[in-house]
Amino acid sequence: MSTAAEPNPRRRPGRPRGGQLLADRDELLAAAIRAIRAHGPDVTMEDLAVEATVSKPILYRTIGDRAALVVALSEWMIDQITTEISAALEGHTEPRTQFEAAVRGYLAAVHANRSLFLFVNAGGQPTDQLRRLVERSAQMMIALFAASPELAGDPVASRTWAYSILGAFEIVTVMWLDDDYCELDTLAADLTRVLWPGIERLDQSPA
Amino acid sequence: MSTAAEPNPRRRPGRPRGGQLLADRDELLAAAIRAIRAHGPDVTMEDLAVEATVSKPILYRTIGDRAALVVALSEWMIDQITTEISAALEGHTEPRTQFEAAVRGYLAAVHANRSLFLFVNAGGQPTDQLRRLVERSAQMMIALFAASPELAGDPVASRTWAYSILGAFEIVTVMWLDDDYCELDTLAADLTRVLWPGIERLDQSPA
DNA sequence: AACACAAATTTACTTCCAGTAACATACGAC
DNA sequence: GTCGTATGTTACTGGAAGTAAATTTGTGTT
Repeated sequence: MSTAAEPNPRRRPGRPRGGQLLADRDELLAAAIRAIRAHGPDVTMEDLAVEATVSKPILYRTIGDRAALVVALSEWMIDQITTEISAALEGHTEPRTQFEAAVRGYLAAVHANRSLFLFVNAGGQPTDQLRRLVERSAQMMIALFAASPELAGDPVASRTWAYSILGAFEIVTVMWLDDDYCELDTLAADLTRVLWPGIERLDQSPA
Repeated sequence: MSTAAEPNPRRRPGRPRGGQLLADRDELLAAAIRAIRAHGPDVTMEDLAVEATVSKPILYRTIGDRAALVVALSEWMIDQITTEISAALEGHTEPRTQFEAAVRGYLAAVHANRSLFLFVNAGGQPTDQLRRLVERSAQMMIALFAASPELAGDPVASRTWAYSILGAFEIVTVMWLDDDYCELDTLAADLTRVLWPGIERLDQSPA
């Protein structure tokens, strides 16, 4: 199943010969992604280390603790989602249609990274860093779909908008991934029906 | 701080004298609520047992594991929220105003039960039972604010609506509780601006 | 009254996992 | 060579969830 190196030649301790690290940060993250795909969202740190054919302290020194890993993989997920959304937007110009296409892109990205999404959303309380991530993706969305003169000057309202939209997406997605209760397109259409009317007004009404 | 019984007379093992259980389910839940208020959302099961002046196996036998406790306390929270919403609705008749008042009620209830809310929302993956709870509160909301002929016949769309609204509420609330970034009334107004336009249409548009 | 079984409780354990301390090996500078 | 530093691994600590076994009391039976 895994594309990793040969089994495990049982490395001895000590610095490896040839001045070469045996796994840099990117390799560890890639291994983490593989391991999460294989073991599911409640993978242990040990599993991750094994998949990277590396010992736990290396993992901790290079990436940090579980929370840090979640942050790193969140970034990765956001990139995936962004890519997928960009692709989905191709050929759509009417705003509402664009929005719905973007939702489909989001859902596609998440569905293709099921376990990863659940891993990333497993933690309960948000750290400061995580909050920044949430803001990042939310700001992207809002900027993308409504260059709103209304919200531009109101950071507090912007946050609430961002959180609302992300929250709706997140919970819907968690539930959907849990039992696939409908088609992706149906879900996108319904989600759009809930959120678009509110977003649409951002361009218009002054209050 | 705690209203519990005297310190801890160090019970010996064995069935208590007088044919009386020393804590029934309701007492344990009440103690759990007290303990969560005191210790915060990441309270341990041990803490809960101590607060109830009872040992862990009793707790497990009477209430079940952590997930079961979350379910039980979710029910309790939903009751609190329902009560608060009912109170908040007094004197409002116009639908949008009603909705906003309800949001204020929700926020008030949650704010008054900060740790409890975070405890209940800490778990990542939803169990079957939890999903039923989510449906329960969502259906309440939808039924309350839009007796929609449109959604009545479409259970799939109803679920997505419910999840969206709950998700928006949940994440906004988590973030808000984390740093109180604005006034309750402001938050309620903004949340309403996001969600109301979509909900409003439930009464009207056929698609 | 004595005995046996059921009910209610605690102590003390097992298991699992995150995170870390201590130790081992190799490279580079002098 | 030798000393410090970079890079590893083994093996441990600590804490929390959940459970098995032991302990005491109530209740029914003969």
